[in-house]
Amino acid sequence: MMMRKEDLGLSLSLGLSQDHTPLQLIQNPNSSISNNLQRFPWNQTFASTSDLGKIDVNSLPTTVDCEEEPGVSSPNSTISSTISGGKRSEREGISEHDDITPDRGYSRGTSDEEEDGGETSRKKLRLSKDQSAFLEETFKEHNTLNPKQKLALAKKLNLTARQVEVWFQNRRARTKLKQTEVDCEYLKRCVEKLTEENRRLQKEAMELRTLKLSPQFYGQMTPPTTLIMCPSCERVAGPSSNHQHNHRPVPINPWVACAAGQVAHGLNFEALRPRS
DNA sequence: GATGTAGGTGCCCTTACGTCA
DNA sequence: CCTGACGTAAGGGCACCTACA
Repeated sequence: MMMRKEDLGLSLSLGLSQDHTPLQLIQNPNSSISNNLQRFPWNQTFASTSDLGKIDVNSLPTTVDCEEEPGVSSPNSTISSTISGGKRSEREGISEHDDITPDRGYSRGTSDEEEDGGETSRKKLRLSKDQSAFLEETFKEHNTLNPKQKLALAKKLNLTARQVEVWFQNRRARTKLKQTEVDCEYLKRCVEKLTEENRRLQKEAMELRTLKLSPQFYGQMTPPTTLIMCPSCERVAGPSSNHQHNHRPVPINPWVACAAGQVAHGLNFEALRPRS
């Protein structure tokens, strides 16, 4: 069964901030696992895998040998190389040998289908629904894992640490892509607004020039649009604004306000900003 | 203290595979 | 059954950081 975006229940709370705002994950009510998943307590090992029901891991060989060790939590500890499962081939070379079952997961298939000539054919392992769901839950809390967490999660899900690592990496990439798409839409709407405002201002300027050429009307016209900014709250308002602060407003360059996403002459980019 | 090296990790790009219409 | 599109697991390269000699 293909997992689609809707299945992930992914929705993003967005801003333009760089710090990846945590995903607002809406658990798919159809997901059978959603109610069974307990929050993973990062300070302790995973409990049993019983709550995960069936984990097939595509017949992945089982145990990732991952005894908890006090020093494991350090990202730079030597054991992290062991548990990372080897990101690169050289990493693989130094990792998971001997007592760690030949999961190596990356390019292997099930025992009955492999050995096709020893080619470098990488059989792709599909994670089970339960595994994906639990990884999603975990990602909601931490979008990165330290080696200890990675190891514990791998053990709980009966995956290799490398698989967990890859999953998180790909998940971060998907999040970023999604964020980029939404940001792009937001910026497009900003451009539309600005284009529209530009047209309006050019038209207004044209009218002013016309009036200036007609001195008999010059004294009767209403003043052109003036933007003022409250130095206290730094909000921009037009001359008719009923701003209540009792200090002198400071005229500003409206484009500065636009760039800052302020309310300038009816331009409110906050309103364009995508909501989660 | 400055420098070089090795190990670990994240991000990016890409490939290969599974699934679906 | 075939095929193209799409999603995703995984490989490889690179940059960066940290520990250590």
